[in-house]
Amino acid sequence: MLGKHLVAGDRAGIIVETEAYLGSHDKASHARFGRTRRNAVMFGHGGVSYVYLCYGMYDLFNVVTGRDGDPQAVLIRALEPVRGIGGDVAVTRGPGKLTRALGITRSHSGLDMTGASTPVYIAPGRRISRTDISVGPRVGVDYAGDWASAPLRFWIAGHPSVSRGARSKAA
DNA sequence: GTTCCGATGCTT
DNA sequence: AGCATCGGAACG
Repeated sequence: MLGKHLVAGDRAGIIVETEAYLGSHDKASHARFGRTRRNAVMFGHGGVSYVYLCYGMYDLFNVVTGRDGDPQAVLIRALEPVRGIGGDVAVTRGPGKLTRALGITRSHSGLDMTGASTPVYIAPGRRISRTDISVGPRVGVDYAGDWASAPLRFWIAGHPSVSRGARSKAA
């Protein structure tokens, strides 16, 4: 998903940092306790948004990626500003900040990301070469035991919009 | 540069 | 009680 556009109405950014959450066996995933009211959309088909409230203050945006019944998702952690949010890279650096910048909230959970008919969706973008992608451990999942150090965070190497937490844990 | 802390509310 | 965060304060 790196390099693609995340579009919300007249605002858009290019995805420059992501994290993968692999399924019920992933001890860092919201799906680790099975299906609940909050994570229900993770158990549906891929290409659908999953937005939830984090730490009581921030709406975090994910795209479900698994098949029906396999709760995989990708968290979007940072964007490069493209349209409607000014040129300040700090505004979309971090998963809680980028949703604020684009006006994405929990009301945008469960939407189809694969077309352009929903208020929020993913659109094609720039092609990112494999050699331009860095990999490291996910941020903020120290509770997850062995899974805390799994190399499941991906970002465009050296990009100025990559989040702060990510930079300090580069692999 | 680093670490620590409070805000704030939903989930288990 | 814990949490897929953030900005600011304190410190080195």
